[in-house]
Amino acid sequence: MALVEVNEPVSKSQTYSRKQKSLGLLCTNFLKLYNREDVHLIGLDNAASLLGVERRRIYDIVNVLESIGVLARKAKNQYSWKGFKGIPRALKELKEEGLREGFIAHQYHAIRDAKVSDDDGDDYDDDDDERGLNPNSSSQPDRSNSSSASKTLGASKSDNRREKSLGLLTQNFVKLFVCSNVELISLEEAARILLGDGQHASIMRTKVRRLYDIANVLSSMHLIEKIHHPETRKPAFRWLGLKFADVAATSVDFNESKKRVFGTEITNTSYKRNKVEPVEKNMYPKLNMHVKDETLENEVQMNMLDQDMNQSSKSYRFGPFAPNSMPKPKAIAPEGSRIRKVHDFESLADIYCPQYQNQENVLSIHSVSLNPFTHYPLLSDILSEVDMLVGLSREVLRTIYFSKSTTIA
DNA sequence: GAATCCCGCCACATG
DNA sequence: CATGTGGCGGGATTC
Repeated sequence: MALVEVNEPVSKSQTYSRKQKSLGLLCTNFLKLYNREDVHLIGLDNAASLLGVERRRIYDIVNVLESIGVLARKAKNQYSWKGFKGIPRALKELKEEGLREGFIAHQYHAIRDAKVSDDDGDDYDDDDDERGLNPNSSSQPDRSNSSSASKTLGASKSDNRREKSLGLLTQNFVKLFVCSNVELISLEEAARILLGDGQHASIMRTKVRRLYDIANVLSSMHLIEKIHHPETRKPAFRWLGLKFADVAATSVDFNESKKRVFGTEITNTSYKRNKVEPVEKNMYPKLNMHVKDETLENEVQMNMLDQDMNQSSKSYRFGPFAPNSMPKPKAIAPEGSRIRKVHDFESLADIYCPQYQNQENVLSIHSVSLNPFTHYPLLSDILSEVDMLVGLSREVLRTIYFSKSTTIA
Protein backbone atom coordinates (compact mmCIF):
# COMPACT_ATOMS: atom_id res chain seq x y z
CA MET A 1 0.00 0.00 0.00
CA ALA A 2 2.47 2.53 1.07
CA LEU A 3 4.91 1.42 -1.45
CA VAL A 4 2.64 1.48 -4.31
CA GLU A 5 3.77 3.99 -6.72
CA VAL A 6 3.32 5.48 -10.04
CA ASN A 7 3.11 3.33 -12.96
CA GLU A 8 -0.37 2.22 -12.46
CA PRO A 9 -3.40 4.23 -11.82
CA VAL A 10 -3.68 2.33 -8.64
CA SER A 11 -7.06 1.16 -9.49
CA LYS A 12 -7.29 0.81 -13.09
CA SER A 13 -10.55 -0.74 -12.19
CA GLN A 14 -10.35 -4.23 -13.28
CA THR A 15 -9.36 -4.54 -16.78
CA TYR A 16 -7.33 -7.30 -18.07
CA SER A 17 -3.73 -6.68 -17.30
CA ARG A 18 -1.05 -8.56 -18.97
CA LYS A 19 1.50 -7.56 -16.43
CA GLN A 20 -0.32 -9.35 -13.75
CA LYS A 21 0.27 -12.55 -15.50
CA SER A 22 3.78 -12.30 -16.63
CA LEU A 23 6.08 -15.21 -16.49
CA GLY A 24 8.45 -13.16 -14.44
CA LEU A 25 5.92 -12.56 -11.77
CA LEU A 26 4.99 -16.16 -11.81
CA CYS A 27 8.58 -17.08 -11.35
CA THR A 28 8.91 -14.66 -8.50
CA ASN A 29 6.00 -16.20 -6.77
CA PHE A 30 7.25 -19.62 -7.53
CA LEU A 31 10.49 -18.82 -5.82
CA LYS A 32 8.79 -17.21 -2.91
CA LEU A 33 6.88 -20.34 -2.48
CA TYR A 34 9.65 -22.82 -2.77
CA ASN A 35 12.86 -21.07 -2.06
CA ARG A 36 13.63 -22.59 1.23
CA GLU A 37 16.06 -25.12 2.43
CA ASP A 38 13.51 -27.52 3.59
CA VAL A 39 11.76 -27.83 0.33
CA HIS A 40 12.64 -30.91 -1.53
CA LEU A 41 10.06 -31.99 -3.89
CA ILE A 42 7.81 -29.96 -6.01
CA GLY A 43 4.81 -31.28 -7.74
CA LEU A 44 3.86 -29.50 -10.87
CA ASP A 45 0.19 -29.88 -10.35
CA ASN A 46 0.43 -28.52 -6.93
CA ALA A 47 2.57 -25.65 -8.03
CA ALA A 48 0.19 -24.81 -10.75
CA SER A 49 -2.80 -24.64 -8.54
CA LEU A 50 -1.04 -22.88 -5.76
CA LEU A 51 0.22 -20.26 -8.07
CA GLY A 52 -2.98 -20.00 -9.88
CA VAL A 53 -1.83 -20.66 -13.36
CA GLU A 54 -2.20 -23.21 -15.99
CA ARG A 55 0.12 -26.08 -15.98
CA ARG A 56 1.56 -25.01 -19.25
CA ARG A 57 3.04 -21.95 -17.63
CA ILE A 58 4.67 -23.99 -14.94
CA TYR A 59 6.51 -25.89 -17.58
CA ASP A 60 7.88 -22.68 -18.87
CA ILE A 61 9.51 -21.58 -15.69
CA VAL A 62 10.44 -25.01 -14.57
CA ASN A 63 12.33 -25.60 -17.74
CA VAL A 64 14.46 -22.58 -17.40
CA LEU A 65 14.96 -23.06 -13.71
CA GLU A 66 16.12 -26.54 -14.35
CA SER A 67 18.57 -25.46 -16.95
CA ILE A 68 20.08 -23.16 -14.40
CA GLY A 69 20.39 -25.77 -11.75
CA VAL A 70 17.67 -24.57 -9.48
CA LEU A 71 15.54 -27.57 -10.09
CA ALA A 72 16.15 -31.08 -11.19
CA ARG A 73 13.66 -33.32 -12.74
CA LYS A 74 12.89 -36.23 -10.55
CA ALA A 75 10.09 -37.93 -12.23
CA LYS A 76 7.07 -37.23 -14.17
CA ASN A 77 5.33 -34.32 -12.72
CA GLN A 78 7.93 -33.98 -10.07
CA TYR A 79 11.02 -31.91 -9.54
CA SER A 80 13.47 -31.66 -6.75
CA TRP A 81 14.41 -28.31 -5.45
CA LYS A 82 18.05 -27.38 -5.58
CA GLY A 83 17.70 -23.77 -4.91
CA PHE A 84 20.01 -20.95 -5.67
CA LYS A 85 22.88 -22.88 -4.35
CA GLY A 86 22.57 -25.03 -7.36
CA ILE A 87 23.27 -22.19 -9.69
CA PRO A 88 27.01 -21.78 -9.25
CA ARG A 89 27.68 -25.29 -10.29
CA ALA A 90 25.40 -25.02 -13.22
CA LEU A 91 26.96 -21.81 -14.38
CA LYS A 92 30.39 -23.21 -14.05
CA GLU A 93 29.53 -26.13 -16.16
CA LEU A 94 27.82 -24.01 -18.69
CA LYS A 95 30.83 -21.84 -18.92
CA GLU A 96 33.23 -24.68 -19.39
CA GLU A 97 30.97 -26.30 -21.82
CA GLY A 98 30.52 -23.13 -23.70
CA LEU A 99 34.19 -22.40 -23.91
CA ARG A 100 34.91 -25.93 -24.89
CA GLU A 101 32.45 -25.77 -27.66
CA GLY A 102 34.03 -22.55 -28.51
CA PHE A 103 30.86 -21.39 -29.96
CA ILE A 104 30.66 -18.26 -28.05
CA ALA A 105 33.90 -16.98 -29.29
CA HIS A 106 33.50 -15.28 -32.55
CA GLN A 107 29.98 -14.19 -32.81
CA TYR A 108 30.45 -11.07 -30.93
CA HIS A 109 31.23 -9.18 -33.96
CA ALA A 110 27.61 -8.59 -34.19
CA ILE A 111 27.58 -6.98 -30.88
CA ARG A 112 30.40 -4.64 -31.09
CA ASP A 113 28.98 -1.34 -31.68
CA ALA A 114 30.99 1.74 -31.48
CA LYS A 115 31.97 2.11 -27.90
CA VAL A 116 31.20 -0.57 -25.44
CA SER A 117 34.56 -2.14 -25.20
CA ASP A 118 36.60 0.72 -24.05
CA ASP A 119 38.77 -1.54 -22.07
CA ASP A 120 41.32 -4.03 -22.85
CA GLY A 121 42.30 -4.55 -26.31
CA ASP A 122 42.35 -8.20 -26.02
CA ASP A 123 39.71 -10.15 -27.67
CA TYR A 124 39.13 -13.29 -29.31
CA ASP A 125 39.06 -13.27 -32.88
CA ASP A 126 38.78 -16.45 -34.40
CA ASP A 127 36.53 -16.02 -37.15
CA ASP A 128 36.36 -19.19 -38.87
CA ASP A 129 32.80 -18.75 -39.54
CA GLU A 130 30.93 -21.56 -38.25
CA ARG A 131 27.47 -20.86 -39.06
CA GLY A 132 25.29 -22.87 -36.85
CA LEU A 133 27.18 -22.57 -33.71
CA ASN A 134 24.21 -24.13 -32.27
CA PRO A 135 25.90 -27.24 -31.11
CA ASN A 136 23.43 -29.92 -30.64
CA SER A 137 22.90 -31.41 -27.33
CA SER A 138 25.04 -30.20 -24.58
CA SER A 139 24.80 -32.13 -21.45
CA GLN A 140 24.89 -35.80 -21.75
CA PRO A 141 25.86 -36.87 -25.15
CA ASP A 142 24.01 -40.01 -24.65
CA ARG A 143 21.13 -40.25 -26.85
CA SER A 144 21.15 -43.95 -26.54
CA ASN A 145 18.33 -45.29 -28.41
CA SER A 146 18.15 -44.16 -31.87
CA SER A 147 17.71 -47.58 -33.23
CA SER A 148 19.81 -47.35 -36.28
CA ALA A 149 22.59 -45.31 -37.59
CA SER A 150 21.97 -42.03 -36.02
CA LYS A 151 25.20 -40.76 -37.26
CA THR A 152 25.71 -37.17 -36.87
CA LEU A 153 22.61 -35.87 -38.35
CA GLY A 154 20.40 -38.27 -36.62
CA ALA A 155 18.14 -35.47 -35.63
CA SER A 156 15.97 -38.18 -34.27
CA LYS A 157 12.90 -36.18 -33.89
CA SER A 158 13.42 -36.09 -30.20
CA ASP A 159 16.80 -34.55 -30.59
CA ASN A 160 15.28 -32.01 -32.77
CA ARG A 161 12.82 -31.25 -30.12
CA ARG A 162 15.50 -30.99 -27.54
CA GLU A 163 17.41 -28.65 -29.72
CA LYS A 164 14.59 -26.27 -29.68
CA SER A 165 13.78 -26.60 -26.06
CA LEU A 166 13.45 -23.66 -23.82
CA GLY A 167 15.92 -25.21 -21.48
CA LEU A 168 18.68 -25.48 -23.99
CA LEU A 169 17.98 -22.06 -25.29
CA THR A 170 18.28 -20.78 -21.79
CA GLN A 171 21.62 -22.40 -21.37
CA ASN A 172 22.92 -21.02 -24.57
CA PHE A 173 21.65 -17.63 -23.70
CA VAL A 174 23.46 -17.80 -20.41
CA LYS A 175 26.60 -19.01 -22.07
CA LEU A 176 26.53 -15.93 -24.11
CA PHE A 177 27.19 -13.92 -21.02
CA VAL A 178 29.25 -16.31 -19.06
CA CYS A 179 31.62 -17.20 -21.81
CA SER A 180 32.59 -13.74 -22.75
CA ASN A 181 33.02 -10.34 -21.41
CA VAL A 182 30.15 -8.93 -23.26
CA GLU A 183 27.79 -7.44 -20.84
CA LEU A 184 25.04 -6.14 -22.92
CA ILE A 185 23.04 -8.15 -25.31
CA SER A 186 19.75 -7.50 -26.90
CA LEU A 187 17.48 -10.39 -27.47
CA GLU A 188 17.62 -9.78 -31.13
CA GLU A 189 21.36 -10.13 -31.10
CA ALA A 190 21.18 -13.17 -28.93
CA ALA A 191 18.80 -14.78 -31.32
CA ARG A 192 20.98 -13.96 -34.25
CA ILE A 193 23.97 -15.37 -32.52
CA LEU A 194 22.35 -18.48 -31.31
CA LEU A 195 20.77 -19.19 -34.58
CA GLY A 196 22.79 -19.06 -37.66
CA ASP A 197 23.05 -15.78 -39.32
CA GLY A 198 20.84 -15.90 -42.25
CA GLN A 199 17.73 -17.11 -40.66
CA HIS A 200 14.34 -16.49 -41.89
CA ALA A 201 12.50 -13.72 -40.18
CA SER A 202 9.84 -15.94 -38.77
CA ILE A 203 12.41 -18.20 -37.19
CA MET A 204 13.98 -15.22 -35.60
CA ARG A 205 10.74 -13.94 -34.33
CA THR A 206 9.92 -17.16 -32.63
CA LYS A 207 13.33 -17.36 -31.12
CA VAL A 208 13.08 -13.88 -29.81
CA ARG A 209 9.73 -14.64 -28.31
CA ARG A 210 11.29 -17.47 -26.44
CA LEU A 211 14.13 -15.31 -25.33
CA TYR A 212 11.69 -12.89 -23.88
CA ASP A 213 10.24 -15.68 -21.86
CA ILE A 214 13.62 -16.70 -20.62
CA ALA A 215 14.71 -13.19 -19.93
CA ASN A 216 11.65 -12.72 -17.85
CA VAL A 217 12.40 -15.48 -15.49
CA LEU A 218 16.08 -14.78 -15.32
CA SER A 219 15.23 -11.21 -14.59
CA SER A 220 12.93 -12.14 -11.82
CA MET A 221 15.81 -14.00 -10.30
CA HIS A 222 18.01 -11.01 -10.83
CA LEU A 223 20.50 -12.98 -12.77
CA ILE A 224 20.16 -10.52 -15.53
CA GLU A 225 18.72 -7.10 -15.77
CA LYS A 226 17.05 -5.25 -18.51
CA ILE A 227 18.36 -1.87 -19.38
CA HIS A 228 18.50 0.43 -22.27
CA HIS A 229 21.62 0.73 -24.19
CA PRO A 230 23.34 3.99 -23.39
CA GLU A 231 23.21 5.37 -26.84
CA THR A 232 21.06 3.16 -28.86
CA ARG A 233 18.23 3.44 -26.45
CA LYS A 234 17.63 -0.06 -27.47
CA PRO A 235 16.63 -2.47 -24.78
CA ALA A 236 19.21 -5.02 -23.83
CA PHE A 237 20.15 -7.30 -21.00
CA ARG A 238 23.04 -7.15 -18.66
CA TRP A 239 24.38 -10.08 -16.77
CA LEU A 240 24.24 -9.70 -13.05
CA GLY A 241 25.15 -13.14 -12.00
CA LEU A 242 24.70 -14.33 -8.51
CA LYS A 243 25.62 -11.23 -6.69
CA PHE A 244 22.01 -10.28 -6.35
CA ALA A 245 20.16 -13.33 -7.26
CA ASP A 246 20.16 -15.07 -3.99
CA VAL A 247 19.31 -12.14 -1.89
CA ALA A 248 16.81 -10.84 -4.26
CA ALA A 249 14.92 -14.02 -4.26
CA THR A 250 14.76 -14.26 -0.58
CA SER A 251 13.93 -10.77 0.26
CA VAL A 252 10.94 -8.84 -0.51
CA ASP A 253 11.60 -6.24 -2.99
CA PHE A 254 10.80 -3.10 -1.22
CA ASN A 255 11.99 -1.19 -4.10
CA GLU A 256 9.35 -2.28 -6.37
CA SER A 257 8.84 1.33 -6.80
CA LYS A 258 10.88 1.70 -9.89
CA LYS A 259 9.33 0.85 -13.08
CA ARG A 260 9.24 -2.79 -12.93
CA VAL A 261 12.18 -5.02 -12.86
CA PHE A 262 11.28 -6.26 -16.19
CA GLY A 263 10.10 -9.70 -15.49
CA THR A 264 8.68 -8.82 -12.20
CA GLU A 265 5.38 -7.50 -11.36
CA ILE A 266 2.04 -7.80 -9.96
CA THR A 267 0.34 -10.89 -9.01
CA ASN A 268 -0.82 -13.25 -11.57
CA THR A 269 -4.38 -13.75 -11.40
CA SER A 270 -6.96 -14.68 -13.74
CA TYR A 271 -8.78 -12.70 -16.20
CA LYS A 272 -8.74 -14.07 -19.54
CA ARG A 273 -7.38 -11.92 -22.15
CA ASN A 274 -10.28 -11.89 -24.45
CA LYS A 275 -13.17 -13.16 -22.59
CA VAL A 276 -14.62 -9.92 -21.65
CA GLU A 277 -15.86 -11.16 -18.40
CA PRO A 278 -18.92 -9.11 -18.24
CA VAL A 279 -19.51 -7.28 -15.12
CA GLU A 280 -19.47 -8.81 -11.79
CA LYS A 281 -19.96 -12.32 -10.99
CA ASN A 282 -20.45 -13.23 -7.49
CA MET A 283 -17.90 -15.81 -7.28
CA TYR A 284 -16.23 -16.83 -4.18
CA PRO A 285 -18.20 -19.91 -3.84
CA LYS A 286 -19.22 -20.70 -0.44
CA LEU A 287 -16.66 -23.32 -0.01
CA ASN A 288 -18.16 -24.83 2.93
CA MET A 289 -15.04 -26.51 3.82
CA HIS A 290 -12.72 -25.75 6.54
CA VAL A 291 -10.04 -27.87 5.41
CA LYS A 292 -8.53 -28.85 8.55
CA ASP A 293 -6.61 -25.73 8.94
CA GLU A 294 -5.55 -26.84 12.28
CA THR A 295 -3.65 -29.50 10.63
CA LEU A 296 -1.70 -26.82 9.04
CA GLU A 297 -1.50 -24.95 12.21
CA ASN A 298 0.20 -27.87 13.81
CA GLU A 299 2.56 -28.26 11.03
CA VAL A 300 3.58 -24.78 11.59
CA GLN A 301 4.39 -25.32 15.15
CA MET A 302 6.46 -28.26 14.29
CA ASN A 303 8.47 -26.57 11.74
CA MET A 304 8.78 -23.63 13.93
CA LEU A 305 10.58 -25.57 16.53
CA ASP A 306 13.08 -27.19 14.39
CA GLN A 307 13.45 -24.30 12.16
CA ASP A 308 16.47 -25.34 10.31
CA MET A 309 19.69 -23.80 11.28
CA ASN A 310 21.71 -25.56 8.79
CA GLN A 311 21.98 -22.63 6.58
CA SER A 312 25.64 -23.02 6.35
CA SER A 313 26.55 -20.65 3.64
CA LYS A 314 24.02 -17.95 3.92
CA SER A 315 23.93 -15.88 6.95
CA TYR A 316 21.06 -14.26 5.36
CA ARG A 317 17.66 -15.39 6.05
CA PHE A 318 14.40 -13.70 5.74
CA GLY A 319 16.01 -10.49 5.04
CA PRO A 320 14.40 -7.30 5.99
CA PHE A 321 11.10 -8.43 7.14
CA ALA A 322 11.17 -9.72 10.60
CA PRO A 323 8.63 -12.40 10.87
CA ASN A 324 7.05 -11.84 14.16
CA SER A 325 7.10 -8.17 14.62
CA MET A 326 3.58 -8.14 13.54
CA PRO A 327 0.55 -9.11 15.42
CA LYS A 328 -1.46 -11.86 13.98
CA PRO A 329 -2.59 -10.60 10.70
CA LYS A 330 -5.46 -12.90 10.50
CA ALA A 331 -8.60 -10.95 10.65
CA ILE A 332 -9.19 -9.38 7.42
CA ALA A 333 -11.92 -7.05 6.75
CA PRO A 334 -13.39 -8.11 3.56
CA GLU A 335 -13.45 -5.01 1.66
CA GLY A 336 -16.18 -5.64 -0.69
CA SER A 337 -18.28 -7.68 1.52
CA ARG A 338 -18.73 -10.51 -0.77
CA ILE A 339 -15.49 -11.97 0.18
CA ARG A 340 -15.89 -14.45 2.76
CA LYS A 341 -13.04 -14.92 4.95
CA VAL A 342 -11.33 -18.12 4.89
CA HIS A 343 -9.19 -18.04 7.89
CA ASP A 344 -5.84 -19.30 7.04
CA PHE A 345 -6.30 -19.17 3.41
CA GLU A 346 -5.89 -15.52 3.56
CA SER A 347 -2.46 -16.00 4.82
CA LEU A 348 -1.76 -18.59 2.32
CA ALA A 349 -2.88 -16.28 -0.32
CA ASP A 350 -0.19 -13.88 0.61
CA ILE A 351 2.41 -16.28 -0.25
CA TYR A 352 1.33 -16.47 -3.73
CA CYS A 353 0.65 -12.91 -4.23
CA PRO A 354 2.74 -11.06 -1.76
CA GLN A 355 3.79 -7.52 -1.90
CA TYR A 356 1.74 -6.40 -4.74
CA GLN A 357 -1.20 -5.03 -3.03
CA ASN A 358 -1.50 -2.31 -5.48
CA GLN A 359 -3.76 -4.24 -7.60
CA GLU A 360 -6.59 -5.11 -5.46
CA ASN A 361 -8.78 -5.69 -8.36
CA VAL A 362 -8.45 -9.33 -8.06
CA LEU A 363 -8.31 -11.38 -5.00
CA SER A 364 -9.72 -8.72 -2.89
CA ILE A 365 -9.07 -11.13 -0.16
CA HIS A 366 -5.87 -9.58 0.87
CA SER A 367 -6.50 -6.19 -0.35
CA VAL A 368 -6.45 -5.11 3.17
CA SER A 369 -3.36 -4.38 5.04
CA LEU A 370 -1.99 -7.30 6.88
CA ASN A 371 1.63 -7.89 6.58
CA PRO A 372 2.09 -10.50 3.97
CA PHE A 373 5.39 -11.60 5.23
CA THR A 374 4.57 -12.26 8.73
CA HIS A 375 3.58 -15.71 7.89
CA TYR A 376 5.73 -16.38 5.01
CA PRO A 377 8.27 -18.68 6.51
CA LEU A 378 5.85 -20.82 8.31
CA LEU A 379 3.42 -21.23 5.58
CA SER A 380 6.10 -22.03 3.19
CA ASP A 381 7.13 -24.77 5.43
CA ILE A 382 3.72 -26.10 5.36
CA LEU A 383 3.34 -25.87 1.71
CA SER A 384 6.53 -27.49 0.84
CA GLU A 385 6.00 -30.17 3.32
CA VAL A 386 2.50 -31.07 2.53
CA ASP A 387 3.02 -30.46 -1.07
CA MET A 388 0.83 -33.19 -2.18
CA LEU A 389 -0.97 -34.06 0.92
CA VAL A 390 -3.06 -31.03 0.74
CA GLY A 391 -4.79 -32.06 -2.31
CA LEU A 392 -7.92 -30.95 -0.68
CA SER A 393 -6.97 -27.53 0.47
CA ARG A 394 -5.39 -27.17 -2.86
CA GLU A 395 -8.72 -27.46 -4.43
CA VAL A 396 -10.00 -24.91 -2.09
CA LEU A 397 -7.33 -22.48 -2.93
CA ARG A 398 -7.87 -23.06 -6.51
CA THR A 399 -11.46 -22.34 -6.13
CA ILE A 400 -10.84 -19.15 -4.36
CA TYR A 401 -8.29 -18.04 -6.80
CA PHE A 402 -9.89 -18.89 -9.99
CA SER A 403 -13.42 -18.49 -9.12
CA LYS A 404 -13.18 -15.37 -11.13
CA SER A 405 -12.11 -16.62 -14.37
CA THR A 406 -12.58 -20.24 -14.57
CA THR A 407 -15.21 -21.09 -16.87
CA ILE A 408 -18.36 -20.67 -15.12
CA ALA A 409 -19.57 -22.70 -17.87
C1' DG B 1 4.70 1.66 -34.56
C1' DA B 2 7.72 -1.12 -32.09
C1' DA B 3 8.57 -3.94 -28.27
C1' DT B 4 6.68 -7.40 -25.32
C1' DC B 5 5.01 -11.75 -24.51
C1' DC B 6 0.38 -14.10 -22.91
C1' DC B 7 -2.43 -17.85 -24.31
C1' DG B 8 -3.59 -22.10 -25.46
C1' DC B 9 -3.80 -25.17 -29.71
C1' DC B 10 -2.00 -29.33 -30.70
C1' DA B 11 2.09 -32.35 -31.90
C1' DC B 12 4.98 -35.43 -29.37
C1' DA B 13 6.48 -38.12 -25.50
C1' DT B 14 5.35 -41.27 -21.92
C1' DG B 15 3.03 -44.00 -18.98
C1' DC C 1 -5.11 -44.76 -25.47
C1' DA C 2 -4.77 -41.27 -21.63
C1' DT C 3 -1.99 -38.04 -19.75
C1' DG C 4 2.20 -35.36 -19.36
C1' DT C 5 5.21 -32.12 -21.95
C1' DG C 6 6.17 -28.21 -24.17
C1' DG C 7 6.98 -26.06 -29.31
C1' DC C 8 5.00 -22.40 -31.51
C1' DG C 9 3.16 -18.23 -33.25
C1' DG C 10 -1.32 -15.33 -33.43
C1' DG C 11 -2.38 -11.31 -31.88
C1' DA C 12 -3.42 -8.47 -27.52
C1' DT C 13 -0.84 -5.25 -24.55
C1' DT C 14 2.56 -2.07 -23.42
C1' DC C 15 5.82 1.04 -24.25
